[in-house]
Parts: sequence; C-alpha cells; structure tokens
Amino acid sequence: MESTAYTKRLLTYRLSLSHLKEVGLTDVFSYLIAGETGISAALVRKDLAQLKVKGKRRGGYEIDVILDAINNYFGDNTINRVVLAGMGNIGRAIVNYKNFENRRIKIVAAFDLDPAKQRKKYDVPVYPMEKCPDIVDKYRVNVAVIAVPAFSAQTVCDRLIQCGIRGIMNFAPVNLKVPDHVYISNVRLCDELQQVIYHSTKTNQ
Amino acid sequence: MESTAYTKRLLTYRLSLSHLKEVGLTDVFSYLIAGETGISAALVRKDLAQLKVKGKRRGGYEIDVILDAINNYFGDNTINRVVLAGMGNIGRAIVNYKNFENRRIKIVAAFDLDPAKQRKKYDVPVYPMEKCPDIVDKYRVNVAVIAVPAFSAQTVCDRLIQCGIRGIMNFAPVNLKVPDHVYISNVRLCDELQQVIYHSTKTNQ
DNA sequence: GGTATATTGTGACAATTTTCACAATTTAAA
DNA sequence: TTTAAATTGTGAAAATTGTCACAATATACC
Repeated sequence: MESTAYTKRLLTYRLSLSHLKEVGLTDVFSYLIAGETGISAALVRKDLAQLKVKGKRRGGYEIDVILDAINNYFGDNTINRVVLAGMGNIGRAIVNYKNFENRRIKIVAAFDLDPAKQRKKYDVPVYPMEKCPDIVDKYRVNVAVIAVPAFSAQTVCDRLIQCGIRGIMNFAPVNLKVPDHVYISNVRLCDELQQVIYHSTKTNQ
Repeated sequence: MESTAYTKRLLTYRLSLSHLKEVGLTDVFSYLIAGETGISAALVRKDLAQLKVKGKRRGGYEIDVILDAINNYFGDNTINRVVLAGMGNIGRAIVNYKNFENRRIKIVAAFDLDPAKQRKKYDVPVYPMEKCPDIVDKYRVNVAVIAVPAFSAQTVCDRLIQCGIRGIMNFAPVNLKVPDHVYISNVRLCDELQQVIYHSTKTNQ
C-alpha cells in the first residue's frame, strides 16, 4: 500500500485534473482521467478508492473532491520550506522556477561557496555553506535541493543531513549515501535524456 | 524483459562503476555494487546476466567489461543530437549543462519565440520555431527537450513530432498527448520535490 | 414508472519484478 | 593436494503491481 508509483500517479492525476478544471469541467469519469494521463481506467478507480474518494455510479467523480483529497494527502495546507545548495546553472533555474509557488513550496535560502554569488542579488539570499545550521534551524527546513558539482555532492549532502535535513532532491550525478531516515530523489538529467534517446531509437518504424 | 526499471538500473550501475573506476578499482562484486547503488546484490547479478556480462565465481566482475556492455546497450558509439524548445530558466540550464558531453549527447539547436534570445549568444544557436523542420532535417535529430511554459507545450510538442521527433524529455507541467511511436519522459520538478517533501515528513522520527 | 444504458467498485486473475536460497565453481590457504 | 571460504548464476517462491470482468447501482429517457 502506498507505493511510490501510487504517489506519483496521484500527482499525475492532479496535473490533468487542474487542467480539466481550468477548461471548465467539474466532473470526470475514470476513463476520462485515463485518456488524459495514460493510466488505465481501472487503476484510476482503484487509486481513487484508496484515496477514499467516492464516485457516483454513472455520474463519475467530482474534480474538486479529488483535488482536495490529493492536496490533503500531500499536506498542501502548510508552506513547505526548502533550501538549495549550489547556485550553478541548475540551482539558478530552480530558484527562478515559478511553479513551486502554486504548490506552496518556498525556497528560503541558497548556499554557494562563491562569494561573488553571495553578493549578487537573486530571488533568494545566498549564503556560504557555514550558515547552513543557522538557516535550517531558523526557518525550520526539512528538505534540500542539491545542485552542486558531482565531486562535492556527498560532502554537501552530509552537512545538510547534519543540520537536520531529511529529504533531498539531488541533481548531482552521484549515488549519494544517506542514513535510513533520509529520503532521497535523484534527478539525473543525463540518464533521463539517455533513456529517451534509447527508447526513441527502439520504437518501431 | 528489458523494462524501463531495468534500463534505469543500468544507468545507476554505470554511475557507480565510473566512480569506483576513478577511485582505482578494476573489479567488483555484486554486493559492492549493491552497497553503492541500493539495489540488491541478487538483482544486480540478474541484471548483469541479462546484459550478458559474465563474472568469475569468487572473482567478481570486471568494471570495464560491465561499462562497455552498458555503453554498448545504449549505443554510445554514435553522437546523439538533440534539439531544445524554450530558452527560459530551464532551457538555459540544459544548454549549459556540461555532463551531456561525456555521454555523447549534443544539443545542436534551440528554439524560442523571443527574437531577443535569438540574437543573444548562447552556447547553442537559437532559432524561431519555424526553423524547426529545417534544423531537425539538417542535423538528423530524433530527440527533443521541451522547456517551454505549460500553456504552449502541447503546441510545441505537436510541431516537433510533425518534424519527425520521436523522443521527448518534457519539463512542462503538462500531460502531453503524443502518438504511440513517440516516447516521452516527463521531468516534473514540482512533483519530484513534492514527493520528497511528502516522504520526508512521513519518515519516522 | 419501467427499461436501457453508463459507470463505479472490487474480487479474482495475470503478469511482472524481486528476493531467497543454494548448487556450482573458483580461489586461497593449509 | 586437500580443504575451506567466497562468490556467481539461477530456479523456485514471494511480493508487488496492474488488468479484467462483471455485479451493483445510479441516471436518463421513453
């Protein structure tokens, strides 16, 4: 119960449902969500059942009910504060990324070794890594984004965890070693693109 | 056979093995890879067996043999050309991302509506979207990265496919609709981070 | 009101994926 | 040379995940 795949599907549903809502719909059928997301209608229904969302036979599901259930599942009622390590290409893109706001995700501070970047004005204050304990403590942060170069990723990771971080989104191409209580999600841009390349050459015709 | 999960694990192995090689190792045991990647030793062995890599009982596997097999599996002998749509935050980060080179992935051109961005000098030439057919044709490109805003993603996607693109890495928070012969990988930064937040609050104590 | 139709909800089943356990085999050491 | 130890390779079992099919039921229409 409650596998990562399930959690991921919920987020996929939310995306499509938000879209359908904007377009003016208020109710949906499982097969409509299926068509929109590529997930089978039966699985959609099972997921919604697990979420405790009830549909009406022949009437479908109310979009708002599903959305509320999903948002509630993810605890979207509180603001989620995040710190970021590494203001390189990816770090800056993340800091400027607008969509986080809708999800009540807020990047409260960034860390970077480079003093020039600390002085420069970004949308988020940039501190030296030494400030990490203070910041994490002050803002009650649990989650960090690692966007530093591969060679320093493990060190940065260790320091973050020492400061109390328990969830990490990692962009560095490294298999980070973390204690059991820390959840880690690796975003491997290279690997992702490589898989696309691989599968696109495999597709028939 | 040959599930996406398997393909993904191969890339994970490659990452760890490259690292172990740099550190000076030439041979590994399955349990060593397991410790490095978090994938169970038995599964590592099964994957290597499927890859047709042979180990020596009591002697382990040769790192170079595994790496060659993986690189060969992904067809790393040819240069993989990719185009990018959307020179916003993420698009620029992708264009500047250095790691693609090691994988023989080359971003040959980018597209953006904004004429200012077309004039500006990036590491990659920026064209208006109309040039898409020419460029894709000229460079024999199969794969594209979509980094445009959500509202225009489907339109851009359709045009790319019309030009012959058959693999897409999509950063726009949209469930794109594509024909069967097109492979799509969605990189949902928001969702990814949201999952980290979710799991990090769930972890015990 | 009655009947046909559409859709949910779910138990049984199928498929896939992973783990387990151990025989086979190699190497090292005694 | 024999024995002990370590590690692969793999068939069988377990677990997980998703699909199928259909009863239950609500709705719409005649």
